[in-house]
Amino acid sequence: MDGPSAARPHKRVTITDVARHAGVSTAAVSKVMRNAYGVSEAMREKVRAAIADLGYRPHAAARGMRGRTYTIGVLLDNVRNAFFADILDGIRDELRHTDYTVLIGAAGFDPEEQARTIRSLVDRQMDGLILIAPGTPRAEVLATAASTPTVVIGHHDASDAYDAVVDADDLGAGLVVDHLVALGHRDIALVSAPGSRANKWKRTPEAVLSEGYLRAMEGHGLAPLARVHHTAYSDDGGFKAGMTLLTADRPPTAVMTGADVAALGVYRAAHELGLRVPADLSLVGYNNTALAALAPVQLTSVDQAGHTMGSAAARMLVERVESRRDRAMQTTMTPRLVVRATTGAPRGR
Amino acid sequence: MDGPSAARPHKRVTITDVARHAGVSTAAVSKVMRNAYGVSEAMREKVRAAIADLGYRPHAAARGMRGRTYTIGVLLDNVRNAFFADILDGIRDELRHTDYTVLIGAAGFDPEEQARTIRSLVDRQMDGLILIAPGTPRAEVLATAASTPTVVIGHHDASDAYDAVVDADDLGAGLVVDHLVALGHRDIALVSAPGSRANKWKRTPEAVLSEGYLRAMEGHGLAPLARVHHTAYSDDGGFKAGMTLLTADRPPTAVMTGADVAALGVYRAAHELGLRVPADLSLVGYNNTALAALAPVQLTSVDQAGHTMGSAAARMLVERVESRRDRAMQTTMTPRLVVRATTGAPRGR
DNA sequence: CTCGTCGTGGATAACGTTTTACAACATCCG
DNA sequence: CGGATGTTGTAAAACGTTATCCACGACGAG
Repeated sequence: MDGPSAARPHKRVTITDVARHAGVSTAAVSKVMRNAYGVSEAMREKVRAAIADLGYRPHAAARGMRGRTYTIGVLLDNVRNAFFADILDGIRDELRHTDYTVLIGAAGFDPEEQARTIRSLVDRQMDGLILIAPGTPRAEVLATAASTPTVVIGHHDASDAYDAVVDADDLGAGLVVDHLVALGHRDIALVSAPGSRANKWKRTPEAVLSEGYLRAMEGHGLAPLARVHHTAYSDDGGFKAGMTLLTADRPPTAVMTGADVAALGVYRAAHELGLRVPADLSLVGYNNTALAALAPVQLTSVDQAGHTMGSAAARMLVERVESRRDRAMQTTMTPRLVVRATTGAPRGR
Repeated sequence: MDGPSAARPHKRVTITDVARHAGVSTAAVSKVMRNAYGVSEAMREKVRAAIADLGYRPHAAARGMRGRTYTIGVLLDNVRNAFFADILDGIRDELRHTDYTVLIGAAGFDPEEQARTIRSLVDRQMDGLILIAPGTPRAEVLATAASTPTVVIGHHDASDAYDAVVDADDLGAGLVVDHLVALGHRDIALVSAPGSRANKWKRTPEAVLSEGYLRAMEGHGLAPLARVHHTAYSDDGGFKAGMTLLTADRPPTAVMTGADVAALGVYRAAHELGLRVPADLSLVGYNNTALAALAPVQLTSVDQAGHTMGSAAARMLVERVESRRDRAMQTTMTPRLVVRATTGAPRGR
């Protein structure tokens, strides 16, 4: 009898136990675990049996003291963004049948909080990091990447310190503008995210998107009509942007946004102002998340293949962790327009 | 010159470096870090200064070898469920100003995969675990809880091995039925999740919800009209359920679902069958996620206060980790009905 | 025969922390 | 002043792995 919680934590099986049970050294067991060079088939068999007998599972913290932890850390600002969920699925599927485990740090939007989370991941000896559109200063990411293999998703700023996976957001913007112009629109507004606050990322997804939008408008001779409204990518942000744009002197006949959820906010604003979609207003989202396909919405959007981006990132990262590659590389995905029910010819045509 | 990646990984600052820099023992530094007993104010000051000077950050893996890792692991089946995002936010907010970091393992729905993820978290020496509606066999959760403090969210099965946070789903179901009956409905169907496959959880959220629904129907003398349709909580699952129910001989005039996303699937089915909501069909969701409030939907739903559930879980877990409490406890939240635009009087009234 | 060489397995020193035990010293009380 | 009682700091032993040697025997070439 020793107190109420007598349920003894049942001591862990260690490598020493396995070694003793198999009648070999711990070094041998370790070698088998990592399938390192210098073990005979007989030895391998013997050790495997002992491991199975005892149900041995290596202690990750102890591993982290010397070698790998077999853990990949993912930094995310926002769990609510369905696009990120696609990326996560891609990462998970790629890593499913390997020894690696994926752990997610959800940091929120605050750059300081994100930096803290990145440090946490590094302190916990992650073998590699996948940072999804980090808002931390670029310098900090570079410093992290110097000590831990890192893949950055989203930002177009290239570097030889980290690998990168991006979507050709400028092409995406072009697809949308072309589509709308073909329908007869001329007055097309873009709702994008607020610019980075001096954190040294020059080519964020938003920036590249805006760039592509402006270039496309220019290409159609519509440069004077171009206007970009900045707001948070959220339902509420979209709503406010919509209110501002649609109550302006000369409201646009079409609005494209950098995120589906923001497009739904604009939709709500239009609804409230008595405008019908797409009769009075054409609306285009971005990312083609599940939201866009949803029941009464049927939002025209741009598909970014989040799943593919995630698996590409995971593959690239593992290559680096296992040092099968020592040069930085960058993967660019091509976006695709998915036309649904929220775009049509403008009324006054 | 030593190869292309000459950017030396810049050796970590260790506790030894701090001790040397402050002219004290490593033990003293350790005590200050954990603010343990037996350090003078002067010592504390000296060490603090050294830590700041060197920018020391403790190595979590090394910590994990003896004491805590200051990491809380969260098991999640599905990142897409917005309700879980609320819970996560609650956990994060509760832990924000502590030393703990939250790491999320996203496992998917497969029980085996979930079990693997739980093991991964344990192997990585998490100080505590929060399991959100785990699909793994109950026995496995009990075994885990025996060695690591654990909070289970969702399942109503109580135990003295783990703490639990649940919503009174039976009351929630009652609220919905009462609301619909008050509007004049009698033929009310429930769309719930498929039952657990012999994993020994008897009182899953779905089960308790169904129970509450049946009891409420009975209370109104509508037991003969009660019917429960089981399907996956997804847009597609909801769509199929809706199709089945609404094309039946005697279709219900109102449908309540166990998740908002499924309600939207039913909405889509109704739409496709030419039924208008709420004129021809009243529809109620569950969880009051952001989806429910969305633009053109305005779904009546039941609010579960996910944020509060998350912070309660985190608070309870930390109490256990720091062994300020040694008895299991269970927190039950009261749900609240949020009436929006998808419920109204039945037509044939 | 002698040398290397190769293939295999083991001893053992890290890795960076926490924690236990104890030494040194100060303080208090009778 | 002697002993009991605190207080503050340190030395050193874990913790469970990995990786670097080294030893040993077998074998093939000269």
